[in-house]
Amino acid sequence: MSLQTTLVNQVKLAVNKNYDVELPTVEFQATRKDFEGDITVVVFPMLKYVKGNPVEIGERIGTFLVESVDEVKTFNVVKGFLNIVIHDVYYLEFFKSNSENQQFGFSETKDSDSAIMVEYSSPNTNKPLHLGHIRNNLLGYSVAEILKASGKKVYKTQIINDRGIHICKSMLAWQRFGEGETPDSTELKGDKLVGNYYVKFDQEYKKEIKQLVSEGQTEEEAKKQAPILIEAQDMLRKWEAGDAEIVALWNKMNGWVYQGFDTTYKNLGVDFDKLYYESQTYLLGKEFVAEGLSKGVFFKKEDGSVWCDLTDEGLDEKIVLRSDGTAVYMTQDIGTAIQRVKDFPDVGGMVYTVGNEQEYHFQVLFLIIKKLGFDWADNLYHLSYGMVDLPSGKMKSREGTVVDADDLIVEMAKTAESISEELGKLDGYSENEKQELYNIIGLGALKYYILKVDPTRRILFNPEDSIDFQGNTGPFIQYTYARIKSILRKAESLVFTAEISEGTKLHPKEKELLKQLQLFPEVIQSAASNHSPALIANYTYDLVKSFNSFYQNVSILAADTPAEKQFRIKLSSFVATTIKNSCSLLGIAVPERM
RNA sequence: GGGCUCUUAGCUCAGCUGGAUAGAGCACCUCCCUUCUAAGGAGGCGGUCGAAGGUUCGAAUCCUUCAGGGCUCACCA
Repeated sequence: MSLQTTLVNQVKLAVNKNYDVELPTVEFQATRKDFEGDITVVVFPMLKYVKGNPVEIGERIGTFLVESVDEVKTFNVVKGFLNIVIHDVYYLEFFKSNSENQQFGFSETKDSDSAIMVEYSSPNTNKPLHLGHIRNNLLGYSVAEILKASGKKVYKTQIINDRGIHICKSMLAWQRFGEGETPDSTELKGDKLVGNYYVKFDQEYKKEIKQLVSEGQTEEEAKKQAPILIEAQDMLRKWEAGDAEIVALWNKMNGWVYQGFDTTYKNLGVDFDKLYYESQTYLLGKEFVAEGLSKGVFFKKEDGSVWCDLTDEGLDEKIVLRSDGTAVYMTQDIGTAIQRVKDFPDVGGMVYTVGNEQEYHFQVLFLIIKKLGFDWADNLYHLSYGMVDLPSGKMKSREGTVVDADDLIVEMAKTAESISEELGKLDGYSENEKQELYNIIGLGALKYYILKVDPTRRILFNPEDSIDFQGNTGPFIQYTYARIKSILRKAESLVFTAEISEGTKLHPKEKELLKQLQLFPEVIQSAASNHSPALIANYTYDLVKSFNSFYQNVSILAADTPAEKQFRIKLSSFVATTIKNSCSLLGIAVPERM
């Protein structure tokens, strides 16, 4: 039984004995730093059930707790707050039983539970990944890791939008202007090369529109009539008809893009267990529309289109099948969700990492799936996140203000290099070692900068701030880890014989560290249920700050007694393990030295 | 216009189910490198938590209204 549970029971018992009242709940909070104590019982809410003066009630409960719970050392009451001081032995016991556990904080996967599928990234294949995708990838990956750590089986997936007019545009432009260029011949990443032709298409398209307008057409007409667009649409029809030549070109160019994406994913440190391609799923879902129609979930309009009436749920009507019988986006998503559960029968829930512009879509999708009667419909979650803004404003591909993912990763490493050089931190390392460290640091800075912010908020991506290494940043956390490792290396040569004794008295800074470490498993659970890497990030930063304060105020290697020294070293090691585990949930690597 | 969402220090952000005097970092100021990595530590300055009402012992947190920003309401994906 956890200490908290014990305390809840004992507080209830105390109230029952003193006032003959059954308390439904007991409210706890961590004691604020300015007061003496570790955990605080808030007496005020009890006043509904217990008549009396809060201070007196607190006193009585406190007296009872000291007698009945071994871990409770003393207490004090301030206004309606009963501050309880926990005995050092409690923290020492916690330390003893967990400090050697390299997986501290991580729950074992419970096979009995259903698995969760986490979808993220899901790019289009017509252009390279950019900063917005980075936020998506980092969030999705991190949430997947957090869910795993909380004891869930997780499948990471994405659905690649490899089909449609956008890729035909790139294909057409390449056919016309490419002169047989390949990633090899141009030494460009495949996704970059294809992206260039997408831009080329747009340029030509605009030229043609201009031409048509000068010939007297309205702009609206011109946009529809431009020959290059007509040709792209024709290409899409041929693709759908299975035209061998077009399909071969499509395969070739998508292949280039995937190679490029793979490189970016690898550099970013994310991965997937299963890939879905829209070209294989875009026809799914129609059968369920038919089924829903017969069940009365959907209805058919005169023109033959099929709709779902969601007005009872406060939404409007939503189309699920066109009048010509073809699928819309919603149809595919219904089909794909169901297909996934078929492919992975243990999946009992899904997380969709998709930008907040699609909130309405997912709200509708989840409702429809529920109406269709799937029991996992209640466990669908749209991990929605805000846009990434630049100091100059919104990222706009048309205006060329998009921050390219690959460029950014390189840029971050370069900045890590120049700052490190300036500080002379890595003198004496080989060039290879240095480069590896710069990558780790640059990426750590980028990941932490993005993940520490609540997903629902828009992020202002200021390149200069993101590269800051001081304070609440990734490199600061990495640096602290490396420093602890350095201490441990120095300690390795020393031989200790003393045991940690029950009588060990904790320095206040040690106690603070242990209190925070103790919270880690809870923080993971909380982050998992909130789908919030930001929770992990902020916890880690707090822990690191506590360690630094400890490090500055308590001499680790030069302790008074061998027992103290051993304890402090082991405590430092425990902190390092926790930082490492915590960072792994954010996908941030921690260097052994820096 | 309807729906969703955001607004906390000069800047970037925390603030868990309502709780004690609102918390960090950056910037600015003062100290601390003969002591385990100063990418650090100790302290100072800085706030009518967008505004106004309401709910109650108690509100940044819950409710209502308003203001401002964003997203969304396609037989597009």
